[in-house]
This record gives sequence, structure tokens and C-alpha cells, in this order.
Amino acid sequence: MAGRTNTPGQTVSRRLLAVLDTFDVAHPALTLTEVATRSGLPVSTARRLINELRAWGGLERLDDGRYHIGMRLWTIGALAPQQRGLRAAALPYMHDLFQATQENIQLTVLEGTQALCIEKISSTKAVPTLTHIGGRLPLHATGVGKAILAFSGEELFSSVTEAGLARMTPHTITQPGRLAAALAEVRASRVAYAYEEMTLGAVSVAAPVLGLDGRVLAALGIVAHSRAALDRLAPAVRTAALGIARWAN
Amino acid sequence: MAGRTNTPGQTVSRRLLAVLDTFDVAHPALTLTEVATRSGLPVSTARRLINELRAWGGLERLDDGRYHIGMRLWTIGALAPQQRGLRAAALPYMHDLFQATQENIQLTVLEGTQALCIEKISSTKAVPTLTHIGGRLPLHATGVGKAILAFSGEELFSSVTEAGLARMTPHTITQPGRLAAALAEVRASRVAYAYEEMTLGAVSVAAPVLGLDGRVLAALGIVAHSRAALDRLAPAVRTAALGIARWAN
DNA sequence: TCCGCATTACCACTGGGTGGGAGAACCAAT
DNA sequence: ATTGGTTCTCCCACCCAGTGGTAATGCGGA
Repeated sequence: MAGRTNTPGQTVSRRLLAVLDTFDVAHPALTLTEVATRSGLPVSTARRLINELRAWGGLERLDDGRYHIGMRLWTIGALAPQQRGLRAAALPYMHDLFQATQENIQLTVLEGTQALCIEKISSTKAVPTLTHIGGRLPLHATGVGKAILAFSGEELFSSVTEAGLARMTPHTITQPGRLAAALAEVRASRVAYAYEEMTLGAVSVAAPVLGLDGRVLAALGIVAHSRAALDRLAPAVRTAALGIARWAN
Repeated sequence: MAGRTNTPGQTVSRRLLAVLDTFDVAHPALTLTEVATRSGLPVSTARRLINELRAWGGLERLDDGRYHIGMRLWTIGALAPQQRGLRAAALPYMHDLFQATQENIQLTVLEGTQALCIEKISSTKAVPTLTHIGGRLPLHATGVGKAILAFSGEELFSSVTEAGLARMTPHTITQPGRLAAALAEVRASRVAYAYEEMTLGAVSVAAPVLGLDGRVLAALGIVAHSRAALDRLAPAVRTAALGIARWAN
């Protein structure tokens, strides 16, 4: 910007967005100094930007002085088409699946080299999963992840393997070769499994939601307790994914 | 900002946010010139700001050159606590209600002088409603709106009536006096009805979700076809709202 | 090919942005 | 009550990032 900048080359906008970036799932509410520290901005600057956002409705202030994301941002975020169109198309199918199984149902899309959960239906009875709406999952260790990865081309596969296949449990696939083999199977069957590769005690089936051009729009998955249940659920998930694809295109 | 500003007094941040504001439910995707026109900014300026947002991930570009809200904004918006906490608390109850009734279930919060829909469950069988997630509803002509209004104090009531009670159908309450009487009844029964006041052919029951301090956190409502069904549904809605309040506090 | 509109690129000019620092406010410990 | 530390709020001299007119380029349709 202008003035006595410490770090020239930074635009105002970038700073403003950096303020927003300080908030995440682990830090939904922050004080002024926390925002300043996490964003690397001087306190004065952070304060001015926060107030600007506050006047607009993007940030709100709690009684204890901490700030948190406001409804204005939520409203605008809800316009993101990946989630808008897909969600509308997927929800009825997800409810059907949920009614039939009472297990966790999740809908994810690709974001970078991770799977982003855009919708989730769960009950208190289902397996507790770490995932929340807006949360991210690794592509190599989850059913939904593999369903996306299998239909996303060589390029993504490379960047994922190069980034390293992090081991989450003893069952996680950490060798690129074994992952490639698993993905080939997914392509053939159009269904992806994950057996306690992400969390011990949780298994999952997932199916890709494919666009007319063959690209993956999303992946629909169920997380359940027992391995046995999966074979019974797989056809249901595949059918639901096909149904969603029909509406989403 | 700096430079040959046409409208001094405008901050960069305000312009950046004005760009975001050009997107809404009716205009989820816009071209550069549309953004410039709707925001009142020169094309050059709009372009620079758009690119700044794009680099960050807040906007994305379609093949046809149009821009739309990106997943980055959605992810951050998902952190808004009003929707995060409430949604998590409400979803199980909403599913229960949906399973039992197969009608539209909606969860709304107060935003300004309107009700903002933060979650909705519907099926193809249910009454088609205009509402979508992220959409706004008038406070005086809907069940959820009245449930919120009834427990929100005199101040809000004044601003709503002063803004004018817009007539949506012949059944809409447009006289402040009659509205006040209706709200008193809501306060007594803790349940709000709306009989074709918003849309002909659609009736609704709603109940407020009250915080420990007595303030309304949200309103839970069902939209159905027939007036007869409402009396049957009212206790269920009230119970569910109480259940949600227990978790949300 | 020509015309009209949307998008991209450039750049001289300047006012909005910057951040250090001073003071207020708050809290906990002494 | 006093001290010391931390966080928040406010101010303002300095100046560089932001601005937007203009021109070039791209893209269809007539």
C-alpha cells in the first residue's frame, strides 16, 4: 500500500484476505492480537482491516472482545456453485441413504490435493468421524478421496504421491504403486473402499459423481462400523451417485 | 485510495467487498463488466480487485469468462458460529421431523430485519417453497419470522413495521396492530403460525429456539400443504426447538 | 471484411494506507 | 493500593500502492 510499509509488495487486498485466513476450524474466534500475530500484520493495521470487515458484516465481535466470521461471509460463501448445485442435487439422495442405513453420509469435492467435505449427515448412533462440513480429508486414505483420485487424471495422482502418502493408521496405503493398483480397481468397479485406512474402527464405501464430460464433480461416501456391511451398501451408494449426477449436470 | 479516485472517501477494502456484494442468489455468476456496473467501480479497478480475489481463491473463473464465488469463501463462511453451532445442534432434530412428516423443514436466524434461512430439508414430494439456503424471508409473513419477531423486543418490531409490512398475498398481515396481537399470541403459545401469508397454498408452524438468556437464537419451522396438518405438527416442532436449544446453549 | 462490445494492458498521478508510538483500559499478582 | 504486564485504542507524518483514463487486443455477429 502506501505509507511506511514494512513489507512492500503486499497489496491491501492481500492483507485484508490474510486477516480472514487467520480464522479456521481450530480457531473460529480470535482476539485482535491473535489475528495480528497469525496474519503477520502490525496490530494497528490488523485492527483497521478488522473494523473494515466488521462494518461490512464479514466479521462480528463477541462480548469478550474476540472476533469471529459473520453471517455476511456465510451468505456469500453459500453462493459457491460447487456446493450450491451439488448440494441441492445430492441432499434428497443423501437423506434416502441416511434413512436406509443410519450411517454417516458425506459429500466431498476436490480442493487442491485434498477432499473438501461440503455436506454431511450423521446421527448420534453412527460411527463418530473426525470430518465436519468445511473440513478436509486426504485423497489416498479415504473412500471419497480415492473415488475422486481415480477419475482425476495422472497429474493429480503425481502431485498427491509427490506430496507424500501420509500414514494415518497401520492400514493406510503409503506406496504409490499399491495406490495406483487400488485406483485401477476403483475405475473398473466405480466404487472405492477404505478399510480403516484413515481411522481405526471405521470403514467406508464411496462412489464418484461424474459430469457429462467424464470429470469428477464430487464423491459420495458412507462411513460405517463393520466391513461386512459395506458390500451391502456399495450398490446403494453407486446408485445414489448416479442419481446425483443426473441432476447435477 | 490513492490515485485519480472518482469517489474519494472509499477505502480499498470497501471496494473489494463491494465486488463480493455484486454476487447474490439471482446473480451467482457475472462477467467483468457486470461486476463493474453493479459495484459502481471502473472496469480497470474491478478487474484488479477480481484478480486479487481470484489469486486468493475467493473467486473463480468459468470457461465463458464469467466469475463466481469460490470454495475458499465458502470454507471461511462455514466458520460463522451462528450457523456452525446451530446447524450441528439442529440437524438431528430436523432429520427426525423430516422423517416423520416428509414436509419442508427450515431453520432460520435473524439478520437485520429479515429471517435468513441457514438450513433446509425438503423432498420432491413436499410443498415447493421459494426459500433456499442463504435466502431471506420477511419477518411478518412467515412462521419462522413471527417466531423470531415475537421474542426479539420492541426495537426490532418498530423497525420492521416502519419499513412497511409488504403484502405478499391477500392473507398477509399488513397492519402493525394486528401483527402485534398475533405476536402476543405467539409469546403465549410459543408457537407461530402462518396461513398462506407468504405463498398461496402453503401454511407453516414454527417455534423459537431460545438461548439461556431468553434471546432468540433461531427459529425452526415446517411448511405444509394443509391447515389441518398444522395442529398435529405444532407440538412436534415445539419439542424439537426445545431440544435444539438444549444443545445450542 | 467491418463494426461493436468486452477484455486486457499500460502508466502518470496522488490520496488512502501504513505502523510506530503514546496513552487508556484491563487483569493478576504482590 | 501499587506494580507490572498485556491488550486495546487512537493519532498522524510519511509515501507507495491504488487509481482509472486511454489505448490495444480479442471475439462474435452482420
